[in-house]
Amino acid sequence: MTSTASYRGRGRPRGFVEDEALDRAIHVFWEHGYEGTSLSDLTAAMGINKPSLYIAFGSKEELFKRALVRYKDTYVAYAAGTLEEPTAYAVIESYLRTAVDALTGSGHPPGCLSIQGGLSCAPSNSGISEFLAAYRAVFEGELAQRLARAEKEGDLVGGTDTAALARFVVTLGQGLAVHAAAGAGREDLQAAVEVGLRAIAAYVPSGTSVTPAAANGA
Amino acid sequence: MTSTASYRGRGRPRGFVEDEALDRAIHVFWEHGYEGTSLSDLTAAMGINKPSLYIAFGSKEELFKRALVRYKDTYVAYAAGTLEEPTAYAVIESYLRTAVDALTGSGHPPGCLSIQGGLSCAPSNSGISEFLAAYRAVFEGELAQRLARAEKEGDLVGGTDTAALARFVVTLGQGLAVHAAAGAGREDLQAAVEVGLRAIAAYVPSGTSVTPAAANGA
DNA sequence: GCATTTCTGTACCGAGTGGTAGGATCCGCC
DNA sequence: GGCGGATCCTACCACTCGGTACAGAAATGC
Repeated sequence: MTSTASYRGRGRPRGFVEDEALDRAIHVFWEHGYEGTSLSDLTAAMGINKPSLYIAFGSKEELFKRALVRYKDTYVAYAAGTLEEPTAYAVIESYLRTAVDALTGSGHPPGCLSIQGGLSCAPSNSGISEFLAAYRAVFEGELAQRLARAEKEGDLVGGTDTAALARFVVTLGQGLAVHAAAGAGREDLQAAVEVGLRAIAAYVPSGTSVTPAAANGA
Repeated sequence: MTSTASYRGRGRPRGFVEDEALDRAIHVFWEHGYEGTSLSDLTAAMGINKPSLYIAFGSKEELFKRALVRYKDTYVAYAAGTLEEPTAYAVIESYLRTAVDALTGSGHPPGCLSIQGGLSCAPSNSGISEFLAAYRAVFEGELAQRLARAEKEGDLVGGTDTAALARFVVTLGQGLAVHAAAGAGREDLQAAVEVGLRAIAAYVPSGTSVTPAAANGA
């Protein structure tokens, strides 16, 4: 229905692949933010012209929202995966470590679109910052739920404020994103994560396995 | 020299107080970011018109930079003060707690100007985001120095990676700012800080006093 | 072939951007 | 009072913004 596939209709076919153009848009928004990106920047990067953009995506704002959705499904897919880890500690550790890799990975701008996109905007664009804030809140909620389950399952000490723990983790993650956007390297961020994980260890019942060394694997 | 005081010169006197106008500018930039703020927004908030603004501050960009300097000297003066605390733990605890208060205080927009101002900008405004990043790096450096001193003085366990510790603290602080900008309340942020302080405790030699109260019991 | 349908390209729209010119206005000094 | 000097206000500048009208181009269906 959303015609992401190559629909062979009756008229002249599109000269571009929608998801491909969307990926280009993601990169521009990611690097320069919503307000720092003009339609000219977008059309130049996407390789299409304004009427085509408008027909395909509706408006700059709708394009941004669709870009964010795709961003989530591609660049941030790892986050959902981390929730599947067996224990609370493993979830948090996995999330923070993969976040660092994602924030500083090559092939895309550093940092996180959901923050760089528009932490604060002009009044006329306030919908953007609200949309982004709501988006960020979703993962925090999912993580809080996951940690609440973990507390019931006994791999967090009883009585742990799981909401606070989740908030701490995403807060640290967002701080990492800010740092990454400013050019901090992977090692720098990993070092901060190691410190943060020390805090988590305090909420893990003694006896539960906490990955022993810092960054190395099993 | 900078004529911040009311200089009685030979010509017509100014119809506004410079620092007062600067404070208004700070608030607008703080809430909407550099690119989300137009000259019209500024003149309306500052109560002066464009030529006066231009004569007094040079340009939008110079106004922003002067606003950031004043912001640092007023709204973020607490940060420098926290470095005077006697121990590393006290420094970090004081910084994070006062940061939460500052980020969610009344009488000004939530969050932090140095982040909301322009985490990422259009290419033509890249100087702004770089300027902000450099500004943020200053405090991280000061904190790292302070913690290095603390390690020598023995109130951090020997061999502590003080740079990583400093980076963790400011990373958490920046995450708090992102959350605050999105509307998180004081209690929410404090809860995250409590978790973070657990990590710090791991770097404090046993016997050193760690403020007991806060969130945990003993 | 030809009508139909859809997309592409150019050229344009009103509104708003950051920034400025020039004159009116108000002041201290003489 | 008159002069020189600094500020304030109106109106405007070239430019870019997001968004669109319209005609030409390329495909399908008959």
